[in-house]
Amino acid sequence: MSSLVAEADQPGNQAATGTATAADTATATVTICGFVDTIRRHSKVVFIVLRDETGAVQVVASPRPDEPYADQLDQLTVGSAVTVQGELVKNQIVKLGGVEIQMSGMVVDSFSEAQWPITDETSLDKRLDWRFLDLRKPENLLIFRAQTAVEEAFRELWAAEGFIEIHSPKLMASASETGSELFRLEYFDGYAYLAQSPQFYKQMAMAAGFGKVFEIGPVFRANPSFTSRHDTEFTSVDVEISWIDSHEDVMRVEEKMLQRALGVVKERYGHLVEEVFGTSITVPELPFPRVTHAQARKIVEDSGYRLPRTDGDLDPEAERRLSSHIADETGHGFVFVTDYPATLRPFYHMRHEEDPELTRSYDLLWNGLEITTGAQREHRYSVLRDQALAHGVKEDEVSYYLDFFRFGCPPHGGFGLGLTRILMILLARTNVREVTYLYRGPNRLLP
RNA sequence: GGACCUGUGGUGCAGCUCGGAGUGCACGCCGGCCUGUCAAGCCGGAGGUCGCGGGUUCAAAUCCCGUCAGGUCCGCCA
Repeated sequence: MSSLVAEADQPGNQAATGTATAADTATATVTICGFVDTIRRHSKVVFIVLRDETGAVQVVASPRPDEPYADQLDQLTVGSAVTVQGELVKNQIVKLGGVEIQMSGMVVDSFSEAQWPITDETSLDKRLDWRFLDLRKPENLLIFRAQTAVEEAFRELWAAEGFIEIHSPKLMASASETGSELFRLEYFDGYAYLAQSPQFYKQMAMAAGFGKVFEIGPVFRANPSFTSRHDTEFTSVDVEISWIDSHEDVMRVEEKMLQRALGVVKERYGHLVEEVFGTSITVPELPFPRVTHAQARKIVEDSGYRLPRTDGDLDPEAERRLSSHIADETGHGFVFVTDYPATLRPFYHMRHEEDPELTRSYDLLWNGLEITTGAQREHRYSVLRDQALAHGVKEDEVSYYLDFFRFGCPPHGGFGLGLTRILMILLARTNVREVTYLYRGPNRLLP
């Protein structure tokens, strides 16, 4: 059985090639499976467009009641899952790939209800209620093809550079960072918490001598954040590497990963992304621009924007202005903002030797959106312990973590990257919900 | 958590200021016509507790109060 389908609206697809070539010289009997995309009924001929994940093809049928498939055809509805047999013939009149299948038999594997609850015009929230129907649209498939390519590119690079993949637990006894955004759940006679980050466990891998690790996995944030770029569960791309000199080494790994991933997506789907989402993918040059947090503040203030926050950090508007400025100056969509004040960072970020008020840390902005936080970590036990206590962290809750640094630990650092935020910018979508397979937010646990 | 916005047939909207019979548009659905469409076309039809509750009024989708649901931005963050 073949799922070969001609492809007119997805020019990057290769499935059509073999089919059309075979039809050049002779017709071929084929069996294809797919969803009914459209039905156009005329008095003497019926056109059906079938679609599967490889593309779409037109099927021609006769509405005559003596056809073996007459009853099935009569009841056929858009969305139904069908298996069709017929002759594949080349026909230049057909706009969909120049080929069609002249139906000789059909089995409706599963009928669809005729009236769908969503259309192309339906609001995102309602489409998310019927995510499995929404995902049948080719443009949504493209999102997940792009996601697959991004992860594949990352993994290729990691494999080539000797990274170890880890799968850290998502059930934890206590907070890894602030504790304020943790989901608590019953755990036998007590409570457990869902991991908001693999932070401590990937650092443990450094103490374990793994050298370089990565993890692509879920993280949970109990923030009631009602924005287009937040969710309560999302996929985080985490990296941690040993024997670094500074956070600069971490940034070099990350920019290389992103350059590679964007290159792969552009090569594989660039034309399709441009056609479907109207955005062209720019493969960024190395190195990415870097500005310190203090420089970033000055740039934003010089643009005439008064920072609204009292703690001195950049608010979203400031981040957009900074990105815009960097893009104007350098043509680059990415910018590393480095050397954040210690007051804005978690206790485990290493501070500068010469200026302990500043950390060896960075955020990465892409088109004005924060997609990463990274840093060199404090690996010296007594310094780390002092910084934890100064931050008001309860020692008994992090003692297991502090233990990692009591028996020798290399200088190390890493970052966490929001996978859906990358896809959102990459594909010029306005909402992480669109690029998340099944979005989870304060108001959504279904489907 | 704060500010603002939106709830009207299956879907997307208009109607709301200035109250007057559930009025209208597009898509979808059902039926009919039509040898080739490809955003098919033409004709007909069904489908509604105007989110919910209360108030004002002779009369409320429309004005007022409350409530519920959702969205956008901010805060928080990736």
